[in-house]
Amino acid sequence: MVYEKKIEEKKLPPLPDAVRGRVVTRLPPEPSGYMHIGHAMSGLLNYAYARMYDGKVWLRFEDTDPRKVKLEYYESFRKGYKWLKIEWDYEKNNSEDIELFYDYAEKIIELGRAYVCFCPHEKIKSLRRKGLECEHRSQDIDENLKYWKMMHDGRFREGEAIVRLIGDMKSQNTTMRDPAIFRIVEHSHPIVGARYHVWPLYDFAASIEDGVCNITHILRTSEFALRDELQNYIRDLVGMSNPTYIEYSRFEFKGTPVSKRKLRAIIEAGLAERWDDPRFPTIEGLRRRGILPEAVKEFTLTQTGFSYAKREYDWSLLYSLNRKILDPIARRFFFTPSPVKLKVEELEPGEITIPYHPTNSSLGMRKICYTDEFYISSLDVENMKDRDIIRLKYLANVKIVNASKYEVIGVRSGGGPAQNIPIIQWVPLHRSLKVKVLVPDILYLDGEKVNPESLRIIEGYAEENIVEVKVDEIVQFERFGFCRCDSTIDRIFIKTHD
RNA sequence: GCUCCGGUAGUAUAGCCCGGACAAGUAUACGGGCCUUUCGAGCCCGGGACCCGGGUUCAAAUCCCGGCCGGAGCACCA
Repeated sequence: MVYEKKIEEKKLPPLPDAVRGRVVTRLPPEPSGYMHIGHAMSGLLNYAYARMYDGKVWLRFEDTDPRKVKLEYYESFRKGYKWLKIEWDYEKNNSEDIELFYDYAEKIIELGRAYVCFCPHEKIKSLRRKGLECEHRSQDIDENLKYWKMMHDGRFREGEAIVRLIGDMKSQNTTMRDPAIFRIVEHSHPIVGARYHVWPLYDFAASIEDGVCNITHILRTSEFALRDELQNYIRDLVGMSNPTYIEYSRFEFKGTPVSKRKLRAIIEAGLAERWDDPRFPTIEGLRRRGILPEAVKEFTLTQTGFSYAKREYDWSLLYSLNRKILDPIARRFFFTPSPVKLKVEELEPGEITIPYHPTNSSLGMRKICYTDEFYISSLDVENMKDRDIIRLKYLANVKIVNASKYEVIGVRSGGGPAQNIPIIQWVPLHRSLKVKVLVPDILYLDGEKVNPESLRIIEGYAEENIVEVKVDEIVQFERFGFCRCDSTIDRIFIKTHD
């Protein structure tokens, strides 16, 4: 709660041409893959600005390629936006408005500003490159109207005819060289089925929709920059007003590809099993790893800008924010990775009651029963020498009698915590639970090389109290790191970060 | 190849439009110290950058030109 407020106060630069109460932004996902952090950051920005100016937000699925879109992805986005606490005011799919697109297309053909082109793909490509017009461009309006009708009547097969806008074949901006605005697709669409086979292309659908939704501001990545002119031109033809564009460069997180293609390749290579792999920048991956939506939000609002330069974020930037949110609320537990047995002579069995958090007392207390036998981490054993004194945190000091890789023998020693005594975590031998911790790391080292240790599995023992931890709770295993409980049945945790 | 756009510490950014108080701010990472019954958090200190070369100017991170490097686009995808 307190944290929410803090983020809201963070300032975003003012939005150009923004009028309070009149701003309308949009979330325009293409439901052809799982939502990832790039969508999240773009969504957060569009949403934050709408909020900042008391405006409205549209969730509009850009689903005009029947071959690419799948039902499950629509839901992935809705879920993802909800997770980020993005609230949208309206929702629609572009595929619902096909008839509307037809009406506008007809209007444009009647205006003499579009034509039906029968050139083969390759020819279009090469003429466009040369800046030359083709013979179909000079067909008269009635001819074009006739062909347009024929397209709908199924008189042409996929690839045989397209509708092109009359732009400027000599334009420096190649998107203006008579772009295709409709094509024939012989493939059923997951939402509207096989009802249509003439489908609008992106620029047409998006510009008309942005017009009818009264979008005032578009915040998007820079690969769309060249399309501003085209999209404005389309709206000008049909008498709609244009939005203000704010574009910024794409980004990546170091060692972590975001593109569907690359992620799929990783899955196909057997390096990962699913799209919610904790090493992936998908929303589900981040969530499983223990990244909080508030951290993604704060990261977006405070650590990024609208630069056009190429960016490669270091994960530590996000982790640090996440840790600051987690630290005051995560319960502490003892966990001993790669455990080694410790016997403490002269220690009477007993029970101690210790806090779940060093300062946040609202998290309560836990009890641990112990005997004279424990597990401790081999990482701590490595540094031990005979006669050293160590402290089992909250419990007792122990003088090491015999430290070996396999078993450590010590004897109870008096006193409490002190300056030069290392304090380590421990687990009672007879009352411990075996747990597995998945430790995700970056997928690629120096750009291209696959990281062989991108997902290590660490086994160890945790104190019995972890049975209270439910799936999704993020705890801190002391001196190990923050971990999210992924499965209570198999006792699997995923390390979030240190 | 063509067109457009960028280049501030390891990383991400502020500053650039409207040149001067910028011997460049912040976050993160790193090093040191303090604190702490965690190697977490917190506190303090430290090193670390204006891509290069010219020009304009009393004055350039900021304006201009050239170079180098990087990114994006050049679909019947979005």
